[in-house]
Amino acid sequence: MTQVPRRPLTLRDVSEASGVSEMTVSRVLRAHGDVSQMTREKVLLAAKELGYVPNKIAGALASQRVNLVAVIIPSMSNMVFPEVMMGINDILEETDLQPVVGITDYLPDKEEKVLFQMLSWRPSGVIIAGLEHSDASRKMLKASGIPVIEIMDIDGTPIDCAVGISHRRAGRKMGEAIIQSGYKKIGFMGTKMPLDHRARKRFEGFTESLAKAGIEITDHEFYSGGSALVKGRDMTRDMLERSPDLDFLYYSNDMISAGGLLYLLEQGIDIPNKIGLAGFNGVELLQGLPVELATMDACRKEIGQAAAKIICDKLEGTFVESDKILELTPTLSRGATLRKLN
Amino acid sequence: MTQVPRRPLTLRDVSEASGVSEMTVSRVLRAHGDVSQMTREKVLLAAKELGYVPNKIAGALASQRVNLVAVIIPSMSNMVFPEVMMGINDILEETDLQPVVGITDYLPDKEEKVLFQMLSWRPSGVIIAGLEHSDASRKMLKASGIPVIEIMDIDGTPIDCAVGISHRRAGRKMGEAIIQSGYKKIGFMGTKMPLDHRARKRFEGFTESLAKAGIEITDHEFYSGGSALVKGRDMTRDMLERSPDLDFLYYSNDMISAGGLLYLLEQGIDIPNKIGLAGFNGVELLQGLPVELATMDACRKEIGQAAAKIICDKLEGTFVESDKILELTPTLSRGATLRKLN
DNA sequence: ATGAAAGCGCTAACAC
DNA sequence: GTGTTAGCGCTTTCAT
Repeated sequence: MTQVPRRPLTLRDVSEASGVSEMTVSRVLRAHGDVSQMTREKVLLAAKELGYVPNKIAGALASQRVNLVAVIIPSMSNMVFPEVMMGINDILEETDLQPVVGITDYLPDKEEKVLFQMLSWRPSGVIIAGLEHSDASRKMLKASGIPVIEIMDIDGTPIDCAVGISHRRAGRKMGEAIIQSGYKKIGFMGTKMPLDHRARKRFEGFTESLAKAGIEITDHEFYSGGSALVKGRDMTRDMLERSPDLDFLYYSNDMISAGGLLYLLEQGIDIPNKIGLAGFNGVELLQGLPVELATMDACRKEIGQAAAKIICDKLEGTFVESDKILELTPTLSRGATLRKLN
Repeated sequence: MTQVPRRPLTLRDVSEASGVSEMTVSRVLRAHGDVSQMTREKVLLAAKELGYVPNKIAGALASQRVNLVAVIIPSMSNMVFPEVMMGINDILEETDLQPVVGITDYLPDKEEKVLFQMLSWRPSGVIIAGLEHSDASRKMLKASGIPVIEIMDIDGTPIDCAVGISHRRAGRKMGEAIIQSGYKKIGFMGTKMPLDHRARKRFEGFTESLAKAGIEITDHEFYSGGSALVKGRDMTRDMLERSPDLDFLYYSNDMISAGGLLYLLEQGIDIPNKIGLAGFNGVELLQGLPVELATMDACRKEIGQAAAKIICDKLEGTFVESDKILELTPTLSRGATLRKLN
């Protein structure tokens, strides 16, 4: 039976167990500097026997290097940020950098707190969602002296670098596609905007493009709370009761649009001829619905990958300063809920 | 324009700017020990002006306390672990502890690596999914000398504490409910088991209960990769082509069962009379399907909360040693896809 | 190829 | 209420 130690093991313990100086033990364990094969084996054996786990706190303090990348995102619950994380992971896995995630719940105050916490661990870089931050947050980020990549959005002024799509343009593009398809009475459902800047920008771009065609939104509804099927279902029912003449429904995310879709199908409504619909994000999870949804993918994984890559390049000094803003282009999937151009 | 500093600020900088000793500055910033109102204000002002962010690395090394809780889970992509995280957050938010997440992708090797990385930051506690770990992992956990809570599952021997449900019992319970409802030709669809011990245990419990009723599974299919609607749809179609006489389909998670449900509805099959179905997890996200799915909730949030609570209690020394294993009881929702008892 | 000394930025413990 | 001293466990640097 292994005894639970009263004190965690240190390099010194390994040093004594192997009869090699602490310094050499450190070199072996970090695979850094020349050590003879024999010494190396002795040390490795001793470390394994003891079950030694190096203390990164001490290591980081001494070396002034922390192989952590702070990733600050609003939420984990709607499937879009997990996909960004996967992109980040793809790249960081090849390096010795490790992502550490902080959640803001779309709250600037919480963002500030989380950021402060994160920065106090002196990470090697920060990836943070959005371009809108409190003054204090911007100040902290600037003062940190580490690479800062703002992701998801490029409609604004980045602190350092930005990788994302133009949500304004995305909204506009969807608006244009809808109008070209001949829809005229359009309803919108989405999250309450003040919190979610990207949803707001999409909405703005959307209404702009409608305005150009001389169309105004017929009805709209904003909700708060998680984006679930049932939310989309209920909002859609309510809206159609209120405004029975709608011929198109634009949703700020795929999950609620899927809820709406299921409701419309149940009602036996002809999609996309009587009513068309579209969502946003292009979440893979929802592939397999009875009717393929029109949506626009937000390049989530690519954004994560590109952001992580920039961090790596900056740390290696191979970053090209001209590439401070990377705009990706979302592709529109017409699915089967947006009728053919007429 | 703020100048990017060549070197991060230290306590000494705040000390000099405020004319107060480093020690007192430290006391103010940690709200620890008595400091006069005047000194406190001077220090706070100076710190804010400079934009000082404390160095937790140094603080942790000096105090030998790290307010981090390592949370090690298999995946973030199927909505069950994010909910566990929320439960953990609920509790930790009230304390000064911070969760740090590591992902294992259900791979023991990766779990070992992630665990090693995590432990090298000397966290105050570990919450880890499952009871099955490599020998090396178990050894590390035991040797760490910190609270270790294994979550999700209680069918096995915990290292220290365990919070979860009995998946074997859950599978058995669902099997019994299905049999009582009069179904006889039962198909099973789920993840490839060797990776996912909890799915395996549910499956074992399930087949056990069928066996007791003298029934054997008629057909089964195991898949790997993400659990998406389309997966459930395709597997269901294939299975029904292969075994058209099935009258019940049991899925190892809600997402694939939702895919199956949508497929069956499209085919105009009478649910739950011709064919019944059930999933597992009770994910909120899926509320709002055309027909409410039979499922069993896995107490995800409660598990997270309970695990975090135990960590807190252990750190405060208020943990009652008799409560090392906490078994929660999943509730069966019959939905509308499991016909009434006959 | 290996070791010795100094110190990373902070806090515990003890003075005053 | 405030200051001083001595480390925390490692890595850097320089010596051998």
